[in-house]
Amino acid sequence: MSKPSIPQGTRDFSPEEVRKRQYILHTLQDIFELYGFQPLETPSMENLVTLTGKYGEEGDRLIFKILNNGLHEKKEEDKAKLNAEWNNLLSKPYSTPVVTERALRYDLTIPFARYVVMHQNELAFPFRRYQMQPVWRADRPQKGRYREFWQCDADVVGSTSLINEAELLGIYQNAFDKLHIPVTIKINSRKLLAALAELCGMPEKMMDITIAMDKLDKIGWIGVAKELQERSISDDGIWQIEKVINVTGNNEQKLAAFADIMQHSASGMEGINELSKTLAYHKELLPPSDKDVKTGIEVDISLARGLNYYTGVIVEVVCAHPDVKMGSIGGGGRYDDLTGLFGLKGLSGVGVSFGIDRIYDVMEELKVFPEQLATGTAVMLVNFGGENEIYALHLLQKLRAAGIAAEIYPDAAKFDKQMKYANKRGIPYVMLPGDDERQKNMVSLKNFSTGEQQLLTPDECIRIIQSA
RNA sequence: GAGGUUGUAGCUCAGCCGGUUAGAGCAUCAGAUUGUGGUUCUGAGGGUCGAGGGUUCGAGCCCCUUUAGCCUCCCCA
Repeated sequence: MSKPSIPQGTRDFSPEEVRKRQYILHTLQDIFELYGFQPLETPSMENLVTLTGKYGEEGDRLIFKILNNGLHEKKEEDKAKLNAEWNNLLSKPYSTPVVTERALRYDLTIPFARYVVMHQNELAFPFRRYQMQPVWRADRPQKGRYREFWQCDADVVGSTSLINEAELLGIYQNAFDKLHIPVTIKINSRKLLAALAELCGMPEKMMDITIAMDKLDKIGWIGVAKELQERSISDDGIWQIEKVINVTGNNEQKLAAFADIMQHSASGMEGINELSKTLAYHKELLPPSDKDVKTGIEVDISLARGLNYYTGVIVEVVCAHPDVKMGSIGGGGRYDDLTGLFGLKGLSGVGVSFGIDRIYDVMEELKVFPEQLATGTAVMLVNFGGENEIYALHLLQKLRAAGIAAEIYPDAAKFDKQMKYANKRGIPYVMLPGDDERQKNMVSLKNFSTGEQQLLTPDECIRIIQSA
């Protein structure tokens, strides 16, 4: 069986799908630009050492590695080394520059950090950039998860002001508002999670605690408690965590309750302070009429986020529509020392990411794409061959000069075949430049949705199509 | 990495208890109809039943192996 196929977890995008995806991308781009962010692109592949160790142990496993070229051309003495390394590769998870030294981009944040470090002397800090490019993960695909997918990131690096956090919240609200997706933006702080681990008397267990807590809405408290036990958290610690999770109320009430519980933890109080300051700034950014409406921003202590470079405020966006079962469609947070990984210390950054593949799926499910996205060819010219063909080409040029998307059926095929083609393409107008029309220097214009047909001058046709 | 599930025409899927030449709808192509599409009618092409092995007089169907997709867990967007 030699049917063609594409690699697991990748997709083709039909013309309609591309249009819809571009609609999302353009919407986001407009908003990023409106907030003063600048575009950036980085290569699809990075040096493997740039990526390894940045995403945790699981992340390293999911990096797509690129086999070195010319392995078969190695000199004899290098081949012995290659064979030895190859055996290592087969026996354990292991990478060696002899076999692979490049890898596909896993996310946009690390390449961004790499870029900032490499160009630190040219950049004006705080540097605000957005980036929309595909990333690759060797994950096992499933619903809403692909091996190649796009991320759209906006980050600010070189400023610790919480105004940045507040603005990024604004970007999220602005974007999902424009895309007509109801969302809840969950917000938390790694510092609260650290404080919680302190409270349990196990500060080193912060990752275990957060990973377990993150599953709260999936498996419920009973499940989380069980997982905490499995991760050897003490009963007292679990009780502390339960206390925090049971806190309810609006954001102010929650933060006040956390402050009460964590009053002896410096990092806890710091986290609470940051969250309330962020929310206060954000409130000032809202248009006046919106200041007292529900913002859709929800403090959620169970929010963890996997990436282990986050240090401060973290956010995650989920679709708030009850019928949509989809994981997060965006996330982000502050990372205090991201560029430190590449030797540039003391540069703090904060950013958000949009998962546009999931956003697409959600919009499809909610049917919120605009109707008129498919603005392809507006008019097709039927090809009657001979002199009529030349006449049609002149008309075609005239249409395009007037800014009308037009095409001619390239072959003088049977009339019925040409009409069927136009119909299948959903082209709204068809022009019939035949003998009669040519001799009068006019053309028949047929509206394909009404079936109406008129004999008109080319200029009249242009006016009609333009005003449609 | 673990588990579940499905592979039959280009697509979506039937296919009985194992029985002779494997079907349907859609799509494609041709004709009715060489200046009028969508609708209709007629006809045609299209299959290594995912692959390999086994059981059987006989396998799309049963057994084993293998492979690919989908779904779940882990983790993540």
